[in-house]
Amino acid sequence: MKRTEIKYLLELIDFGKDINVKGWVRTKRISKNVAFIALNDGSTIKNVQIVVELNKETEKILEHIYTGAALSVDGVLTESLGKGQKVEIQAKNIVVLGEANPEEYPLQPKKHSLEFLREKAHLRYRTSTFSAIARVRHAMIFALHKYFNDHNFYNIHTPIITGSDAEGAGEMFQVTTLDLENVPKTEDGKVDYRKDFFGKPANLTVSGQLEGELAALALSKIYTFGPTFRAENSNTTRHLAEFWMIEPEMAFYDLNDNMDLAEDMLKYVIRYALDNCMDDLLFLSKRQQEEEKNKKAEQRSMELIEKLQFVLAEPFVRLTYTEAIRVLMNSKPNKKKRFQYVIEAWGADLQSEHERYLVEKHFKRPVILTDYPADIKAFYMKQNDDGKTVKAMDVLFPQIGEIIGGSQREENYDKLYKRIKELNIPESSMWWYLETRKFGSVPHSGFGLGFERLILFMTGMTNIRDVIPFPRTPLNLEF
RNA sequence: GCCUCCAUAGCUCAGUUGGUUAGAGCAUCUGACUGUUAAUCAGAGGGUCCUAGGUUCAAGUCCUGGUGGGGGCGCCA
Repeated sequence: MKRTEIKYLLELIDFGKDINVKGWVRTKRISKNVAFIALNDGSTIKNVQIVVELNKETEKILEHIYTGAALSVDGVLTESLGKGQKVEIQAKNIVVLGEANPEEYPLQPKKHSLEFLREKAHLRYRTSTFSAIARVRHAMIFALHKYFNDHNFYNIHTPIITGSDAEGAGEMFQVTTLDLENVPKTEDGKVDYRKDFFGKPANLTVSGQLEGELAALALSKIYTFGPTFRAENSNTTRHLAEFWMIEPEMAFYDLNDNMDLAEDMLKYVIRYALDNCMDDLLFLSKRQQEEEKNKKAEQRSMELIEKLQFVLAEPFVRLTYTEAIRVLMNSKPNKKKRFQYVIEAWGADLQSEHERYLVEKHFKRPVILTDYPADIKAFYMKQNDDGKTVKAMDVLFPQIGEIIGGSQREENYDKLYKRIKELNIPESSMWWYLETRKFGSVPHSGFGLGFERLILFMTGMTNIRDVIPFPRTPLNLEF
């Protein structure tokens, strides 16, 4: 018999029909005459209830069925006699596909801590929380591709291994086939990279932006969606050494067009989740409220669905760095020196406490900050006429902080060249990038969206290690 | 990289000022129960108190190192 996935099975109404269902046992309950098995196959957060009449034969099979076991069940679709579900399966034949010894299987029908599950990352998708996150994550991947496809963007695969060591976004992981026990040296004692695989040093990419710009200056609108690697020793709940980034890049877009796109894209994918993932979002909402029930009222998060709808309802606040500094300098925590870093003058880099104040306390909605001082931003950002600021934009979300960083790019060859020289970036690694400003250069813009940070926001999770299947962080490479 | 907190049964945790045989709920096992919803009820088994030293008549409890983990900050997405 062909298997029916639980997601579809629960919608069926043709009672009396023979059906096959396969999945993993969540709980087993045995009474005097009948046993109930809650079976989940991951197609939905919901379980299907398998009803087993007790007799000598079924009692023998039930001895092998515990939480975590994999079953194939043939039975009859029936209207449920019990409360809590509309349909259930009256089992005719149960095959145990894979047992799960209860003395060894670590997951129990109870709440586990996220820390414990992180150490059982190979099994954690069998929990409701992690399967819900996985489904929401998938929906967000799909929605992002759909959004860009529907808006005439082309997806570009930018390289994962790069010869450029100056992408300007952070520390890089080196890629080499040299024998580290016996590194070939040049006459003056340095590593002889001519003997390495590429004949020169190679790294894992920290951003596909520079290559994305090349494509945008031919295809008009492109986006990348790929893995990104940062070798920074960051130990926080919002950083990974390997994460996924979406980087659209658009010719003929100025900073305002860029902001419009970022806001529209974020609202589209949030709406997509509300339209397509409600079961999972409701579960995640309950989970979050359960988690926070011991917190004081003012420290609790807004309910998840309400929070997502709230972001859709209002336009994001847009203000310049200069205006933000004014707001912060006039703010209570700054005047009373409650900030760890008190803002004293224009030019200060904003810390996460300042970003959170603007988003969570002052404006109480997402904020796009623009026109930052050139000194605290990357070399490729378009310089403003004031000679001090650049056309940068950061989208700040409550709890997450910076979810998007982007800018209008400097399209003027001389200005870009001067900036590269000022920052001592080797011209030899940038010649191809500079050539785009030499031939048919046009104003263009783009941004990077940290995908896992978006998933944090969508799921109400608080640690980025819980929204990616296999988190890579300093000193952590078990799975 | 900096600061801070934690480690007790398979899991979540309690364990008073250092003091006899280290406890609870869930899980497991046995039994009861008219169809249960993380079922319920009764009972049983289950411990290298992370690890190595130290202080003390006495250490789960105090001190030092190590290991593992959480949180905050910086860097950023």
